[in-house]
Amino acid sequence: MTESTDIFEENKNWNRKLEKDTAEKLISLKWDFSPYTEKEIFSIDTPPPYTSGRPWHLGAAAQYSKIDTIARSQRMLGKEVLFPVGMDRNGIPVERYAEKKYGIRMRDTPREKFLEICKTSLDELEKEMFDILNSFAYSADFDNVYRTDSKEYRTLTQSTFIEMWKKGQIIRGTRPSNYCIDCGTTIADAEIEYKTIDTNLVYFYFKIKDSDQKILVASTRPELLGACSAILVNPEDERFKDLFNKTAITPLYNQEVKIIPHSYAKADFGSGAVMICSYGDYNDVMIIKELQLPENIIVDTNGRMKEKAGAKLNNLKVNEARKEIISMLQEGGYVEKIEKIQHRTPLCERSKTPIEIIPLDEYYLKVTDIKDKLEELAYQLKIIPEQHKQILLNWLKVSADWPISRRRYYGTEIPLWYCNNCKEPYLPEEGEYYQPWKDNPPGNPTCKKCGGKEFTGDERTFDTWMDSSVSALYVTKYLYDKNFYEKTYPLSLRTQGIDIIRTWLNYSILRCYQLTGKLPWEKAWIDGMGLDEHGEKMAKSKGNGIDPTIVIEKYGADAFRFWATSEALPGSNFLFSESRLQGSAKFLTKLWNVARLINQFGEPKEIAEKDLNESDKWIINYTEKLTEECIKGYEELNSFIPANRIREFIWNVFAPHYIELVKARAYGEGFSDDEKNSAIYTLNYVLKRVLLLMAPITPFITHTLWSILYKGEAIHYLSIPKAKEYNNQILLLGDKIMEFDSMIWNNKKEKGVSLREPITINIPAELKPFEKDLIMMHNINK
RNA sequence: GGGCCUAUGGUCUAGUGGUUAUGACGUCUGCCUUACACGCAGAAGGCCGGGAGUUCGAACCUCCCUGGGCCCACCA
Repeated sequence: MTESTDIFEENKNWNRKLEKDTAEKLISLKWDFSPYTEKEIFSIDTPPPYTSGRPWHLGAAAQYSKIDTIARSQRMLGKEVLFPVGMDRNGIPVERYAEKKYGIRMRDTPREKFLEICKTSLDELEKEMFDILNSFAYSADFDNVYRTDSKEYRTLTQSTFIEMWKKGQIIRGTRPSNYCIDCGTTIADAEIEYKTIDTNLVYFYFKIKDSDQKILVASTRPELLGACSAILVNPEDERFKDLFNKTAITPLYNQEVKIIPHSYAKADFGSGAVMICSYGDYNDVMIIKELQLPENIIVDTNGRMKEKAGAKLNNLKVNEARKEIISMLQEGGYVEKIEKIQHRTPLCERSKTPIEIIPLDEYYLKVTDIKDKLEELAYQLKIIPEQHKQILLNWLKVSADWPISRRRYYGTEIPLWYCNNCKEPYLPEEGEYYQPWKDNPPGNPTCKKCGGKEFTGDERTFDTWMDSSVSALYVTKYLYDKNFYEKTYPLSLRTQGIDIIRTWLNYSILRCYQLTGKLPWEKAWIDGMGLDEHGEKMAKSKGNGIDPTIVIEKYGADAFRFWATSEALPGSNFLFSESRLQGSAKFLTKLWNVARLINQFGEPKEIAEKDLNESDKWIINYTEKLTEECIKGYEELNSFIPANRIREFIWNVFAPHYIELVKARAYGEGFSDDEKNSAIYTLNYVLKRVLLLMAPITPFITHTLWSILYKGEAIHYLSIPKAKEYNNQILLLGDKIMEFDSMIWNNKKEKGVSLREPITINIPAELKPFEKDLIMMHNINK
């Protein structure tokens, strides 16, 4: 007994154990890439997943398995595929993970030590990510993993910054930032918590300029009155119709502010009129930006009122100033009433003090001056599916200069020093990795402006999108291998999710264009989101996230991959469904059993196509048509099509009709050796083709079956043959066969007899060529 | 709250102006027919989200509403 019959004897279904037996062999296959190939190059820029503590969602794993199918299918279409894998390791998530895990605070820990702790955490977490990728046989180049926090990667990020600084594309500006007065530092959005606390809503009057009218405004932050730059009222609000666009005078400060109709003001809240101050909350930030109102900052970074808040408020803390101004307003007779309300307030999650929004000096990457060009590039980029292009275009229209500096630790450092004497920035040369917070500028430079010798390093880091937005340049060795870069840039494809169009897609186009003058890729493949059983987004906060590891362990990696691919078109959202995953697993078992059957008949002899029986010619023509459709799907980066076509073919045509039609012949009952061989040859021909077509989607089962039945080289190193021309006439006849089969099955069903029961029936003249097979199949009396 | 996307039998999905509206999962009925009961065969199940319009004719085009999704913003 051969080894193959053993496996097939023991396993009547495709199962997790068989899959695990194959996994090691499959994962050990190497995927080298050479830019100097004769083949067409297909290069893919995939999202480096964030190496964070949260479990990787099933939606992400599904997306990566679809991306892997793209890479595998392009290889099997005969292309040389560059399929790198990276890990995004910069940024706040790991900082917060480390703080929580070790019970430390970033700003109370020596920076060097903190970075080390982060790095250790990342190394641990990264292993889990690789395990998940391997669990579904992600076929990227794992020998050359890139990490966004590596010296080489950060050198690239810094070099591109230096290059853009020299080109004048970096500018300075102020940016409203979350500031915790207690901690004395900016804090990230992620470090804010919201709490509903009691506060006073103060109703007070503004006078209208050149009139006896007044307008009643309600505010929880009256101390910011001196920073008021406008009053908003709802455009539908009849009470204020005659005040639209008039000028009001702020009490106490006597400054002129416009009354602007704007939908942000809600008629049913407070007095219906809201004052906009720099900055009471995020809405103020948004409105001031939108209406381009002047900024007037009256709170300093110690949380005390500035001098321009007025003599009485100067140097008071914010909450003291609030009390003081309320009594001042009351004394002046401006206050109508004070209402106790519950107010959802942003707090610093550590010190629990309300955050202030204070503008800080930051670096920006210029975007506004090349918006038109970016829009043109967006039109040039082929986006799959097309409808998602609109999301990018919409963002380009509203995009503003991009603030790129962050007051964080674990990130790529901003490579700048400042002269201790005159504050002039010192910019180092490209090509090195700099850590200005701990190192002196290289080569003891002198300040160009004042000749100073002493410098202080910038302590800030970049927004992490500054790193990830040049992944296309890193994987094509922009800085490190000119020849490689020339051969591979622009890349063929960017793959990513719909949720990061505004960030990763947008910023990548921007940065790569600024540096190379070109789009980074020909096409972008934008996938939808994985949702839970009820169609809701999986989120940690909802507790509905599903761990892909558990699903793969239960149903198998191939079942998972087949499900991910066949469930929805690329670009559409897809819902997790256990019963549908089960369905995928059943289909794989179906394929397994088709192979078990075919294996029994042994190896066929070669046979010329013209000598095949008619039934065999029919299914071979069908297979060529299937091949054509699948290849078209793969070429369009749409593996949904091959997955579903193959399933339909196997389950609705090949197994029930063709196999049943030729089974007797393959066993040799009442047929000549040539007729028998024709059937066995054809069964193998079709199975081989199906395995090749499915290999990109389900690498485990196809690898296993191929190595049992056809041995030789691993299936994943082979190519899908081009589809031969097929004869439509015989395909139409095939449809008649299937109709005839159903008719007989129905007939026997109605009589309540077994399908093996003999039947007396006329075979239609057009099906004469298949007569002998049909008689055996249905046990038709001659 | 703003912008954009989307809506097909119980669940999911194909289908872009004229089709008996595709297929899968699930359900029901009958069958262990020498590959498979994770199977085979058969059947039921849809006013193509609701409303209005364009058209000789709409699942398909337009508008409104409703549900869901993505991103942005989140109550002075």
